[in-house]
Amino acid sequence: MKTIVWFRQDLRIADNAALSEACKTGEIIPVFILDEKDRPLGAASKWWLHHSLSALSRSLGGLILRKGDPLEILRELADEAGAQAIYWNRSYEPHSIQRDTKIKKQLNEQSGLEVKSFPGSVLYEPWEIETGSGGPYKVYTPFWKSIQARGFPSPLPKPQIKLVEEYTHSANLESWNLLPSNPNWADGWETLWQPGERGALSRMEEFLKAGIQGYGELRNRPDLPNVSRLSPHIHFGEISPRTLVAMSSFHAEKHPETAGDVHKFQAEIAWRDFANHLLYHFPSIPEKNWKPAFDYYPWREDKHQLEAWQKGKTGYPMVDAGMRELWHTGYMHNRIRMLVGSFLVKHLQMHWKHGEAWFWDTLLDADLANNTSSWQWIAGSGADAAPYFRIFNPFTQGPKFDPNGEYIRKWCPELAELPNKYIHAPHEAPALELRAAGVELGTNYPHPIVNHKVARERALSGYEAVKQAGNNG
DNA sequence: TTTTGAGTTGTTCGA
DNA sequence: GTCGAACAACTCAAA
Repeated sequence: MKTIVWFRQDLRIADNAALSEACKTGEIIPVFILDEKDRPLGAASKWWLHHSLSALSRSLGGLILRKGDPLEILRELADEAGAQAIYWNRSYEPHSIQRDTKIKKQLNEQSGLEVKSFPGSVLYEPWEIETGSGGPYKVYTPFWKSIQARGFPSPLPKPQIKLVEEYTHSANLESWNLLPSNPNWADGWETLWQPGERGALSRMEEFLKAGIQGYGELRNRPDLPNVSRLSPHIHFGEISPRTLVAMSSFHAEKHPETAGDVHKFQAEIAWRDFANHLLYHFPSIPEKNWKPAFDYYPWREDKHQLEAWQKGKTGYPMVDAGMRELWHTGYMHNRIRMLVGSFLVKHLQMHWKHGEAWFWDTLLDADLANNTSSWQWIAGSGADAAPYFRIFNPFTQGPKFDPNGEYIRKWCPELAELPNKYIHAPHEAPALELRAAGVELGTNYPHPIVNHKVARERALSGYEAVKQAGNNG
């Protein structure tokens, strides 16, 4: 039998249920379809996708690329290639669910194809985990406990792949223009990232070797190499959560001193499951405040301040460093994501959707479930959200998590010469210190665009409207 | 059905 | 400098 394997956000060979099952039936026809009706990919995601597809194609020995409506393309392809079956791994995004359900029905009923879907890139599928009374979880901790009680599922072994010999035509990857040009803002990213399954695996191995020890604490330090930086690999499904959990558990057995850190890492993997769980059960999360009372929050609109945030010119070094790291590498350290998120939503009082959109465009790991639920979390409107009065103070977080100012010096080189004492708050430095460091506020580094204390109080008072709405039902 | 304990990531203020 | 309380009240999840 010939089976089409439709690759989506599972650009890997290992622990790929659809691929494994298809390989058991005979020859396979691997295809990736660029679905233009989907939420348009962000620019950074496009870069990653290009390289990940090219890597997958190499390791499979061929991959058919098509652009357009998946239903039509799959029907055509099955016809051209004489396939009898189509397999894929499930996605839990609202648009995908709708699309896939329709495709399954139509291809099955009208074309007589065997259409099967399999568990996607999660530990457990969103409906497999439920509360004692049978509903979805809305709080992370009990969700995580529930996963632990079930135990971690094991990854599947690598399948023996046999591709169909005669290939139907494939689009040329270059013709999709996923890579930037004029200007090529991703210049040099090949040295930072290695998209693809092999790169994902070696990143994980490197993390276990050099990052996991102390992860529980040090993962908060943007100046240290203790976070996994696996997020883009995970988003594109180059390595599965089950594999990550299995690899880290194995590591903990060999190095018992890292058991606590490994547990923490696995809890982070479960956060991703939680985001998918939420998105599946509450599909309006990307669009609407999860807590409706937040519809009454008095958001501000300020193009200039939004732009200052995007470009890393807020005058808050920790925020600016983060935003520039994002722009220059397609990535931002998790601790700093919270900080810049809090800053946009609270200090600048701008709607979380502005932040979500910018992250969507610039993050290599932009992921619908994670991105939208995290923005709602930081805004306070989301599930299990931070209390509204939890407003990060960038001037406090700086010394706490970047004590030597190394992260700032890296991304805000104009501040590099400032002593540690002032590097987190240049506006408080004496004129003499500023001059000695070559910093001219308002010229080569901005004054803070808002005053911390004032902004904090304004944000807090904004929540009065939410509270009122909450009280009135 | 009711009760109970708890809830990722913080900051500020005053003793 | 350190420490604990206040910030607010509500909803969740399980017993």
